[in-house]
Amino acid sequence: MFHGAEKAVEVLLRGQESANLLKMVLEHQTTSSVSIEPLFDTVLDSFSFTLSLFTSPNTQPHRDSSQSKATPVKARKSPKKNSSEEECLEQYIHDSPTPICNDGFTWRKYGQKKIKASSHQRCYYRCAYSKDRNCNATKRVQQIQDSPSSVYRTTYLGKHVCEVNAFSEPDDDIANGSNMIRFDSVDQAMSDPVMPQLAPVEQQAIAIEEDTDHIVNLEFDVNEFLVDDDDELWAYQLPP
DNA sequence: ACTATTTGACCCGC
DNA sequence: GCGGGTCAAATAGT
Repeated sequence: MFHGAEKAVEVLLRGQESANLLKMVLEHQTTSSVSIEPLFDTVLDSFSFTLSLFTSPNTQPHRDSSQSKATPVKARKSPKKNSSEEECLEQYIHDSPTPICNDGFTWRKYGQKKIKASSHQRCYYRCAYSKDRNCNATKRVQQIQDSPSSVYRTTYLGKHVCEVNAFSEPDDDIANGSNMIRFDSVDQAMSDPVMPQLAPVEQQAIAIEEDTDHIVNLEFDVNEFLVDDDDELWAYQLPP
């Protein structure tokens, strides 16, 4: 493979994931409070970046700076949490008929637990770079529904501080010894080995939780971990 | 041999 | 004491 192909694949996978999420958001517009523009941007960025590899290496990814970025929608938290906790703890919930395999981050499983209120186990992942880059982002994946169609709930906790380097040059990763974890090795235990394709719309059921009373509307809070705050643009953006 | 995953133990808040 | 989250030794995979 040519130089950068692996990165391009990752970006394309991310774009594909965004397209899937965009479809879901569009399908459930009535229950989603998330702007779709950032999702479009994400998809377009993936194309732009990949094309740039074949054309000019200086081509910048699509990004209309005049556009306002979507304000991240934070998931509801327990009212018992104080404000300082609310500021530092970010939580995003996403339901999908298949576990999210390519959310652009590298995860390492560190636990699995049987949840009392559910017949399915909950899997715990933390950022693979948690030690190297002091990234405290974690996610939990749990099947919350299996009939009539399966629904997996992915809850993202914490903020990635490793994003800028997530798609860094392979040499960089070698240099800091953090490239030992393959991207696709983490989620295989939870999902099909093949890339998730666009799921049938009828399978994309909106899960109304029986065991979580604080989640009223399903909010596709995908923008935050796809297009983060202003200082955390796409991970493939070159560092200054 | 090395790394990722598994899984029971442990910790902690309620 | 219970339930959920994390740790870490054992195990599996390469």
